[in-house]
Amino acid sequence: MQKQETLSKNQKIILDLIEKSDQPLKAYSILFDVKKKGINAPLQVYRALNKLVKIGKIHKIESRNAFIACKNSKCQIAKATVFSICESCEDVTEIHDHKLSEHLRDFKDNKGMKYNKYNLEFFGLCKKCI
Amino acid sequence: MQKQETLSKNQKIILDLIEKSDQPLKAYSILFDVKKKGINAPLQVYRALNKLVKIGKIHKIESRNAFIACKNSKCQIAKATVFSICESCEDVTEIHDHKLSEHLRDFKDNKGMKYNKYNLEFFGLCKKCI
DNA sequence: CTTAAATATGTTATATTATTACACAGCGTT
DNA sequence: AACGCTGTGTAATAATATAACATATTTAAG
Repeated sequence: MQKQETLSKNQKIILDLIEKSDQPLKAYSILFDVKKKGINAPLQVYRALNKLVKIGKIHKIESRNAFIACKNSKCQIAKATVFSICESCEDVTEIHDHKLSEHLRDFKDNKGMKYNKYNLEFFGLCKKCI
Repeated sequence: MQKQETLSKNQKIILDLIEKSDQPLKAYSILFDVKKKGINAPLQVYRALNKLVKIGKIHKIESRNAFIACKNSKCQIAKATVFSICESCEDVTEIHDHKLSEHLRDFKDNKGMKYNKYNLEFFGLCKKCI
């Protein structure tokens, strides 16, 4: 049985918003949207975002400074993320590819690093934009 | 025969600085350092950085908003980057692993995306910090 | 059940990262 | 000479993120 995180009020509001969008949201756009719910300051948003990232409910798209919900219920910790990003329409999809994940999980360099996390972003053009 | 890019004055100054550091530099730290060379404004730095990224002389470490020189002379275009990042000391190394690159280059999802670029960042602890 | 630790909130101010807009210079092409 | 392209310089501002402080709430331990 996995530990079920109990989310706080702000965390719930913000996760809710991100889960309703199938595309990544930016912190200040989230802030704008949750002002009607009484969240007024950037820091309130960033605090919730950081927590949600930490527990794996959302992921940060580093190259875009944006946040997307993780659809994979098994993904309790944000330690292995792969995204596909269309450079024309900016559509982002999370990729779950078993073979690729295996490869990345098993990767060893020759520097003696101990890895516990990775993030991979593929860029290109989606079907619509080709 | 590869096209040999001719760098402009600002581009040379900034590439020079980044190449002398074996660790990633941030834009405003670069700005601070090149003020003595007559580069006064952020935009001058960002313009040079963008060009250098485009031609593959440097790479951006997306999760750190920092820029590092590419040591691989063959890497003329920044289209396939893999980094190892120590989360304790922030040491960054570019990884060139043939088998991994092959895997990433050949990756196909089932959405019909046409990829032309990827960026992979591994996080963990380096030998010193374990 | 109460105290201490950990987590979350709210607010103000500020730091850091990056771009827009405008004017102009240098160079190669047609 | 006129044009397109790339680069420069400057000022202003936008966008992203954190520091610092005061207080509240939840959790876990004694």
